[in-house]
Amino acid sequence: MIAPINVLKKIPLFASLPDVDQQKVVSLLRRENLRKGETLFRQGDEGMALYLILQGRIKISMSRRMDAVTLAILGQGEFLGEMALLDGLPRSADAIALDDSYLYALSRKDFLSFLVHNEKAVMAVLASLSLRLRRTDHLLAEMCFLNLSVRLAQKLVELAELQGPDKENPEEYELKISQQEFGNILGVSRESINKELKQLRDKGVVSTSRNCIRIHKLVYLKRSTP
Amino acid sequence: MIAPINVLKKIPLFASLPDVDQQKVVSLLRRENLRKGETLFRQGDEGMALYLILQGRIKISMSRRMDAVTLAILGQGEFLGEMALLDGLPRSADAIALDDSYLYALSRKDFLSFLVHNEKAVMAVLASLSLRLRRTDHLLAEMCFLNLSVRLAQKLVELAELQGPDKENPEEYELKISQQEFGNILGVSRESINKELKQLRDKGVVSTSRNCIRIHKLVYLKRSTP
DNA sequence: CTAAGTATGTGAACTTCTTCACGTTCCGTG
DNA sequence: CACGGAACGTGAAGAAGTTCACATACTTAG
Repeated sequence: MIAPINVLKKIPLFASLPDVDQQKVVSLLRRENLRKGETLFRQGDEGMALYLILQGRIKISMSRRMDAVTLAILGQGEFLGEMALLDGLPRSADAIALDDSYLYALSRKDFLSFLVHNEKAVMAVLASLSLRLRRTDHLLAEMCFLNLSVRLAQKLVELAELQGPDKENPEEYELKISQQEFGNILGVSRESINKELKQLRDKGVVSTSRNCIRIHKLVYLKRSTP
Repeated sequence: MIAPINVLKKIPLFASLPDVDQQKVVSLLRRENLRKGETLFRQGDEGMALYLILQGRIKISMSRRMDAVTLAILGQGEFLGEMALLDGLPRSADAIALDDSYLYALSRKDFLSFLVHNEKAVMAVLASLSLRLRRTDHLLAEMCFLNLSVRLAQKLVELAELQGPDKENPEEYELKISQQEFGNILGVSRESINKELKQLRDKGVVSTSRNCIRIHKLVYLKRSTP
């Protein structure tokens, strides 16, 4: 368990606040714990709060019938749920915990009044929205320009560098993700992912097991992303 | 030519400002005129200004080799170029005039200081970024979920409702757009667009001519968007 | 330990778009 | 008005992914 007062130090959005203000914000936070697989909110819900991730990963996804696309996976120190607060529209996507997760919730009212009184925080939120927009635009463009094998290699590199090398073997990277999830991230079927991974497996670039992709030659993947 | 003082009334971002402040902002604006086809900025450029559209349409697109995707087409009263100002990164896309266009530019410095001193404007920018993010996320999801014929029908409806019915014939809608441009918007080839339009033409739903798609039965298109 | 549930591995048939290769049509301009 | 450049129309061939149908393996709850 983390002492409440140290919570905000981990969240860039609030990190620059003077201690006094951090104290104030902390007093407004509501604890929210999720077990792996639990839902934080769903598409169409009214947006009542902003969430700060203390620990765990939250998947932002949209679904339709049987299909689902994953728009983002957010982790420690990141925040989510701000869109519905800022434009007043319903939640545009689902938020689901990928791990057992600890969050803090800040109510709509408190968040907005916090924003109004903190220039730096406003700029942080603006910059963060801007970056997310860039990411999505980029994703959309790549979806049109590049075929699956390139996009898959790129995404493997991205995920690998995000989480860092294996502690036991710094040349290798171990991604804890199912092929189904990976397919949702790239917007293709599970089978297609499997077949692409087979190509890489045959070349000795990766190996696969249940809920896990192990990368042996990151350099190879980097080369194949022109 | 539009009198400078009436300019801001047309731009939602500034519309709520008291007249005194509008005067101030107007004095900071730099006029920028573009001929059809001219470039406002390119991917990779440093972001030096925010642009307000007085008249004309600006296409935001990303290109790679021969290919291009259109991310958005912005018109009168909308603004663009804020992302690079907010996060400090280079322009992420190209901005090109689709018509002869009149814009006003607000420098990075002036824009940021304007934001800091105007709560309402900050909220307007936040809401607008939020909406753009929603749009792109939605686009990405539809790209995965729906096949071309549905996406095309949806986009036709969207464009038609955006610009309103033909003045001479209120049942009809005339879209001034080439099939190539339309392909870029939907992220598919010009030929695919043409073949889809043929289907609709054979059903009497639309007719086509150079740089123009004329919609006869909007209702039909709405029905085909499940 | 065993059964049920979940995840991976793979091939075959099929769908959807792309690419290529033309011919045609429209339009402005010398 | 003839010519050249854009944009449209279309078919054939092919590439990229999907869907379906199973087989195989691993994990966990009972």
